[in-house]
Amino acid sequence: MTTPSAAPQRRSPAGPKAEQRVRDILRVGREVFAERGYERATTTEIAQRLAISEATVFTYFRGKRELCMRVIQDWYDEIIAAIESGLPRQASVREQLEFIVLTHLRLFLIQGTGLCALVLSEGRKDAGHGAGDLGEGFVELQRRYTAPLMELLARGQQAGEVRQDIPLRLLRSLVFGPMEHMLWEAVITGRQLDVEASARDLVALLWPALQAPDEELQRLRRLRAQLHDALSSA
Amino acid sequence: MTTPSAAPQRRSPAGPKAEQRVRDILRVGREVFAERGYERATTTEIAQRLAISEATVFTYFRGKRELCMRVIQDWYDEIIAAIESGLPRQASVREQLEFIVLTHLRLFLIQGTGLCALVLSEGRKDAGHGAGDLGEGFVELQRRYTAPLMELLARGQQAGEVRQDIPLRLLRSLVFGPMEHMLWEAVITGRQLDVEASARDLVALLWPALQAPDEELQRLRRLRAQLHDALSSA
Amino acid sequence: MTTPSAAPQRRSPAGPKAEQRVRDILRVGREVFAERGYERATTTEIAQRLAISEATVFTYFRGKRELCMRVIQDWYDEIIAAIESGLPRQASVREQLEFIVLTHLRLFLIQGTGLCALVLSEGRKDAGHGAGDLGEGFVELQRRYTAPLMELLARGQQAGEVRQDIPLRLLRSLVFGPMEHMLWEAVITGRQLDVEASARDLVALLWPALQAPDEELQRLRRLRAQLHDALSSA
Amino acid sequence: MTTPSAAPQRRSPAGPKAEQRVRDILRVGREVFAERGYERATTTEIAQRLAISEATVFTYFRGKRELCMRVIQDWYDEIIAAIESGLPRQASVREQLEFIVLTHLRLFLIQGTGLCALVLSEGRKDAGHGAGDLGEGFVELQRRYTAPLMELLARGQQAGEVRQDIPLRLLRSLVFGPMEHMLWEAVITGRQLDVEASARDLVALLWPALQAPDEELQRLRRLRAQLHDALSSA
DNA sequence: CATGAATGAGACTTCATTCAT
DNA sequence: AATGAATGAAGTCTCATTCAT
Repeated sequence: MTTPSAAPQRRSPAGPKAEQRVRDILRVGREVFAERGYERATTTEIAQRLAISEATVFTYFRGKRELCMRVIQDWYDEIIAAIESGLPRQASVREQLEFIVLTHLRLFLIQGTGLCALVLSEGRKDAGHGAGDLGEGFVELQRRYTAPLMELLARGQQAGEVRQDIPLRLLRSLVFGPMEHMLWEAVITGRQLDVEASARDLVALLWPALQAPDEELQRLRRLRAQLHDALSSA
Repeated sequence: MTTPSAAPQRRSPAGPKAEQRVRDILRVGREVFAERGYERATTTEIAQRLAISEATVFTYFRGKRELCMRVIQDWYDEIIAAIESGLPRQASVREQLEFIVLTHLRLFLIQGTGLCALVLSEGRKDAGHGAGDLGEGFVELQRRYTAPLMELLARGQQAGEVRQDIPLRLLRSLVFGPMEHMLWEAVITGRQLDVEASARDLVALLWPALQAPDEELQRLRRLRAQLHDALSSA
Repeated sequence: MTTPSAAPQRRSPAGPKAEQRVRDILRVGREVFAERGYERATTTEIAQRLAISEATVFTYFRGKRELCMRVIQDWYDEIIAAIESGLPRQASVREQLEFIVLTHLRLFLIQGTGLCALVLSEGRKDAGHGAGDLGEGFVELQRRYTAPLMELLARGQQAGEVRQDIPLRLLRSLVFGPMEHMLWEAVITGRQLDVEASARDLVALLWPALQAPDEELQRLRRLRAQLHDALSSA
Repeated sequence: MTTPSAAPQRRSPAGPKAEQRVRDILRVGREVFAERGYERATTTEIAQRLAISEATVFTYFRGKRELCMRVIQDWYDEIIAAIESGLPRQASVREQLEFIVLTHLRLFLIQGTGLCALVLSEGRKDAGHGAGDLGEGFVELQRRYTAPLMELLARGQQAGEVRQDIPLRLLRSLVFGPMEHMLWEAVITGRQLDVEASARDLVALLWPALQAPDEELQRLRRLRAQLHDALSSA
């Protein structure tokens, strides 16, 4: 979808054919960056896969870094669009949450694990080890990227379905964190992931944690714990 | 006829001064790899920071890759040791969980976020984009690294304190996932993280999810009733 | 999931100017490898002699080894072509032999002694001490290289002009061996070699050995030897 | 055997233990140089095989080059000694020739192919590609090395058993050339070589070539006729 | 516009050699 | 006498990037 029109690329030629070129390069660039990561991806390989000259890549993009930025932006845009357009806003909060989780897992797995890694590895200002300046407009992208979930959680809180005593930020980590961890695991171990089952399981697991703690339940659990301790020390 | 003969291998010195050198290089290597990631880290920089010749680095380590491996191993060893030695095995499952989470957050933040990224980015077989062969003995390290948590969760399951209807693997993602996500967030945004508060909050948030849902309440109520009866008849 | 994807390979350009470059590099590469041998030849020197950047060399050849391989191949091709095209197939076996010897000596001496050494030193599978893998397609080159002589000898055998009681392999050594030895000697001592005279002499020397041993001659020689012995002991 | 006492090595310590050290290093140095060639041989490997420090090698030899020189010298000395001491000076020229050829083949094959290559590749002044200055006293070594054969051929010429119309130098090439060619072939192809059979065959093949051609037959017949006459009138 | 061609800068790595102990 | 330790110098190779055509 439309990126919020960043600074106009001086290099980019205009015209319909040019736009197709840009799209091609972005498409293949995404592949290569996803497969190899920022450092190991080469402009050479991108050009070769398109059967164009290396120099042509530089006709449309100021450099490797810029291309990578655009690749990541495009990818973000797609995810954001997929979620924003598909979100069943009429359904229950839980169902919407499941949609979000499922969509993420799906998009990540289709071609995204590499890009996910790319973003995680390269996409930050200068802390950690990354492409450095690569992440200039990143905070904003991150914000928009997590916006649907944040809004959903906020709505849930207002409806009393989501606990209000925990900062949203932490709740977000609670949702995205395990998701990414599962993805990494899938990538590392090479095991296939049943996306739908995983999404269902994960939400089932998270749901109780997102809800207001039932006071009676808490008290009872404390009681049980005390008994346990008492027994073991008797 | 000429003997075939294997390739000769340069071995690292073994004296007492040598050990110090190895430690120094590992220390600085850790810094540099953490700051820059595998690809951007250079042996030149490591040597410069130690004010030694680049060749000296290669006297003690066979190559960049091996050095990086050792750096990661050392780091894993530290975390594993810190957790294994400090874990309050007498305390409740929940307290032990809190210890594990807290220790992880702390060690990661002290100097570890970069290393965490390093491991995540480079430490996998060949899937995703990584240093490839770098992660040969990595599966084992990962296993030992997550072992304390896994054992704790298993004990919790046996004691009835942790739900048994979810595979341990998923529970592990539920714990490590948000932790890592929080760390990434801290790194990306550059915001400081109150480690102890975060650990407490996170565990508070996770705890309900780790416990049996639904019928738990029923069982607890039965338990309370039985206690009531027992007490009144005692 | 991320595609496995093969390693990308830089390909050498293919334009008309590129071909000239390739020829230039091969020409100078031949010089340098011939002068210095494989190990002592440096890509730096090759580049410098051409007044081009070292990187340019690697634009056209994957590496030092490949360049060297190509140099040797080209040289072989030249020799093979020179012999195949110039061989006076109508002339007598002896004249053809002289042509082969002469052509070899000439080509070797023009610029070839170094290359001869290069091939002898580096061009073998892994036996002896050599560049090892350098000689992959070498056996074939060797075969083609010695083919004209082999065929000539075979024809000579059929025509009854060359003795048939000795394996061709040994006859080949008998021809090439002294030739190479003479060349080495010329190189080592630095003495000039009168190529044509040497070729003539050598063939004159070899020719009797290549022919069927005349029985009477043999018997007479034995007689003379016996006389000699008898005289000296009398 | 005793080298004609070259310039005294400043570095070499004296004493019986030192002499043993020198012998050890020369022994292992010979192995390594033979296996790897000059460039690929490393002082590291030589030291490692002896389980001594690399620095120790430099205590006894001024450098890699000098060590290599000494290795080659020693080897020459051995061959020269073997031939000079074993040569059956009473036997016929042909038998002596066979002894020389056989001894060469044998010594070369035992451990010498590598060294042979070393000498051929590295042992020349500066022509060809070699260790350059490595061959300072080489011409002399070469002379002594080929001396037995040269003398034998000269004696043969005087006795009328070896043709006199060809310079000795060329005859030498005729003997050593095929020998070395056969050895190379054996090394390259890895095929085993039946040393004794090869020596016999080769000499059988060479012998006619070493003898006078053409009119020889005439002379021999005259000789036979004269003998006939002499006998009948005696 | 596309590209063929070239390259500067820099990476990792090897090894003979030195020197204080 | 022996060596542990260190290193200068050099080599091969990679890649993003530029520029004339």
